[in-house]
Amino acid sequence: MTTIADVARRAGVTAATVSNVITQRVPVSAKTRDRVLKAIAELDYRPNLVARGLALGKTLTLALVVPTLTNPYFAEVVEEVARVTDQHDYQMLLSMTHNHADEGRRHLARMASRRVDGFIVMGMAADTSDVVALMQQDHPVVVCMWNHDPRLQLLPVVDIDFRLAGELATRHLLEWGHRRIAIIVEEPVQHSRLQGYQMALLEAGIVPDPVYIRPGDSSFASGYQAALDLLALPHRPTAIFACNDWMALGAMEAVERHGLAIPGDMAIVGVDDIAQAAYAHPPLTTVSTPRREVARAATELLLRLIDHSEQEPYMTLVRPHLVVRHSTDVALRRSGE
Amino acid sequence: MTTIADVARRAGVTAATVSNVITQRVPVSAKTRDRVLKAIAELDYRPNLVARGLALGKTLTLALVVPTLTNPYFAEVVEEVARVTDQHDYQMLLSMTHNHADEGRRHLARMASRRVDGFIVMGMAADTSDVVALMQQDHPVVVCMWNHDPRLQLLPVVDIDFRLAGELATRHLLEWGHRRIAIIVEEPVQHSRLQGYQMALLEAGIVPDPVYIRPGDSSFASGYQAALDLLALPHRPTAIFACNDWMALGAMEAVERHGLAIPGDMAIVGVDDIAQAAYAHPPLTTVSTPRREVARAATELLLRLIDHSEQEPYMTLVRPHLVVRHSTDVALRRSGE
DNA sequence: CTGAAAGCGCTTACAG
DNA sequence: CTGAAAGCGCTTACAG
Repeated sequence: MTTIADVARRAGVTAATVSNVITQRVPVSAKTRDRVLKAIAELDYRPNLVARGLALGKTLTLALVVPTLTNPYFAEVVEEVARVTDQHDYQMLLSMTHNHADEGRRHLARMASRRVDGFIVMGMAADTSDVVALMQQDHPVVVCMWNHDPRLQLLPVVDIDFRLAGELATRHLLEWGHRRIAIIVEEPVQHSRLQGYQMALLEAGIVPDPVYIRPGDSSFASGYQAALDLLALPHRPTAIFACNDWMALGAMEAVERHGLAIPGDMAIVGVDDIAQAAYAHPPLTTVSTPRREVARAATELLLRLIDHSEQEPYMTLVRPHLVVRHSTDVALRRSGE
Repeated sequence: MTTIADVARRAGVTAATVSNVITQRVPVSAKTRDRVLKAIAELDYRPNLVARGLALGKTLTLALVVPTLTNPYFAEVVEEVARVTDQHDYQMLLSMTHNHADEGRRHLARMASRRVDGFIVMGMAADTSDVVALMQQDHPVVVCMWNHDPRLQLLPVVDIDFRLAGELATRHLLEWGHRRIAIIVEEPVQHSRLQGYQMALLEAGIVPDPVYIRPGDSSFASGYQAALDLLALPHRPTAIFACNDWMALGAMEAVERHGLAIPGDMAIVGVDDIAQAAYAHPPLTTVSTPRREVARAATELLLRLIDHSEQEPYMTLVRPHLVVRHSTDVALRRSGE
């Protein structure tokens, strides 16, 4: 690898001058600048960013920590973070924790050792206390799509208003006349959606029935299974609110295999509006969560924190909106059942 | 940030000794080792990996370059690379090029400047010549899931035998009696699958008809559209081989909306065996491509290249296998049409 | 076993 | 405008 010293030698100057030409921090005479640029080109010199990082105390690298990429939701978010990161000439160190606290701690520590300039931690990929500790060691951190946690007040968070998402979905079903509305929810990450669901029901004078609250893990398979369980109930619900689209699609599959019609016998709503929702069978009504916007906002905030080292805590909530399609747009077939 | 000098001072030794304790490269007396470890713990010292990287000339970082994460195929591959990377105490710098050659070149250059220890380039995310150039500058590189390209002989490649995938899918349809078999294919990345398709047809004495060869871009939507075009043909095919599952699922949707039965009126085969394939409507017959195995093989090969700096070119082909489900398992309903 | 010195490849005041 | 020197935080021979 050719170094700045090689370039200096060839251009007949000193390394400091080469550095000045490259960084443009200090004026250099046109003549020597040309000589230096020529030498750089001839030697195909590429500055060693590791050395620069050590000298400058910054690495132009962000750490992004997510639970998994298997969930397309995070895949999209990572894409967007990478896009913004790239625009700002930063690079992205990515790691997945699979929601395992130990992994999260280990990854955060290692990335801190690598002296990344800042962290974005998504979807509760690590323990809140570990993230707070990171911030207390003066690392810029932005937390994105987290759960409500009192300790979060200490650090900047960018999130989607998921409680509103739960309300929008549930109110929509209530408007179509449903009273027995089930929910499939992954705790604790989707707790706000559950809260929204409960609030909307209470608003309508309905006391949430625990038997209609089913656990999932956000996968297609878990939605499928939860729906099967709901269908086996003596007094089965007439509508299902699945807290993400994958579970909603899984639930649809289960309902159809059971020989029931959607939405005639069972209305279904999801959350996210993933690409497949529009092509589902029938097209899925869902609450769209503007994930790219959230990712962008989080990244830009982090970049600002790094540059200006502002210290105030933030809370940015992006509003979701309902996308009505055909999985809900028919009134109950047998309203008396 | 506390440095090795702080630790040394506190332990009453020199930085070299602290380093020796940490790296265990040189024996240190138990007594001073304990003092050093105590100081490390008290100061919560974390070695600066940037400085170590500069001193050692290695960064314990791999670069992974993929086209996109939107395709769950790559999402899974990235997960697996990250897993293996992590196991070996490496980290992963990720970038996406969206199959844009300029982006690829730019990202590779930047990552080289960052002195990553090696590169995995996936799915033709960059121009072959740029990757070859990288290797010629002595960067360890492994190429994964590439297209056949004569220049590839220069570098190690790990791939799935996609031509075999095309043959398996097509032969399967031929066995069920289909003669008018269409293909939806993204060129040039899926060219081998097309070759396999053509070979299987010729083997069966059928001359591939260009009108049955339709372009796609690997997305659900493109499969949907291509199937629509095929259905509009005066002499429409009785089977569709979609070169990935997403296009197959899109094609299924189009066929069903058209009012035709699967597989009675139209058999459909995909490639990949993504999670959704088994839950499709009907469950999708597909050629499973062991993507995690490929990702793991590529990462481990790269790690070996970094350690031993072997120079021989490699070619590793992983065999795919057919997964028969219900989207093909009925003979033609109207064999005379 | 431990310390003093030099080096990794940059950048940054400070002189001149 | 340019050079000499010191420093970023480590590691690695080499002495002792």
